[in-house]
Amino acid sequence: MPELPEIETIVRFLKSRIVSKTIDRIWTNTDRIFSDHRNFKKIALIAKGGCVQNVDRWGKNVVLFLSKHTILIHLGMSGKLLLSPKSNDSSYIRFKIFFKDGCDLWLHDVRKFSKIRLKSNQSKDGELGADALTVSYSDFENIIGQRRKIIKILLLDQGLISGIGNIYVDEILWAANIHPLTLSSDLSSDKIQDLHRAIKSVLRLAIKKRGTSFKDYRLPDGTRGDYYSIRKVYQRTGEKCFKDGAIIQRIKVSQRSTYFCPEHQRYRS
DNA sequence: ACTATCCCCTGACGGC
DNA sequence: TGCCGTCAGGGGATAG
Repeated sequence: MPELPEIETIVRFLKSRIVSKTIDRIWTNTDRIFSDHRNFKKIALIAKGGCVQNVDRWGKNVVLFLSKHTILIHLGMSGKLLLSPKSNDSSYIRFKIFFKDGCDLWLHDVRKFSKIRLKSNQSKDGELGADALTVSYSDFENIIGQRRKIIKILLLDQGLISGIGNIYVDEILWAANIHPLTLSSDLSSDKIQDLHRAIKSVLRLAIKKRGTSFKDYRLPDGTRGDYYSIRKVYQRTGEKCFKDGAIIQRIKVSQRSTYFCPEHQRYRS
């Protein structure tokens, strides 16, 4: 589900509301969402009485900083975080944090692909690549230029660039006029520059719209993001390209649906 | 270090 | 109405 713009939106929402709150206890009915599934008791012990120092985003993870530990929440495909929901419908609720002041944070996830991890603040987190929103041009050029890899797959690889998922990668390649199957090594430095700019502009616009709610994703207060109605290619098969009127096509790239314009995103241009 | 494939899980939707 | 295939903002494991 949620990619960088959705997680960024959630984090901004939560930051102003749960920082400095103290955790009373946590609850789960789905052990498997803990990456080490015997981990729940350990997390419960550490979280109890902990104060939320900050909320941040690492790639597609929502990160809660306690004084000595960090809780990473990855929402998978269908996860959403709800802050003190009015509804008493508990179906699909997998995890809850109860704060001492009576407020609570629920993880709702139909498909159970969410993952929660705990790490100590000392240990390094070496798995995520450069953040897509802040990566500098020279770092980006190094990541792209040194590899010979299909560009869409490269952009989706969280270990190289973190935050981009299947919606925004197609939006970005459309904006940069690049065919999704282009090899990264075939991109000229002008093209790499276009791509770098497209990443920033697409993600910033999507954040401004508070993300894409075509299905599961919602803000923690249940409201929707508005990017879907202004998307350029994602799920627009058979419709006209906004740049040149050509018909948007759908192909599969590494098992993921991929939308592009055959006119201005020609292969091997 | 690559890819391709399957898997995790549940619900929605279209075709027959 | 029911059954079957396909699809969905993710990523990890495994085999070649």
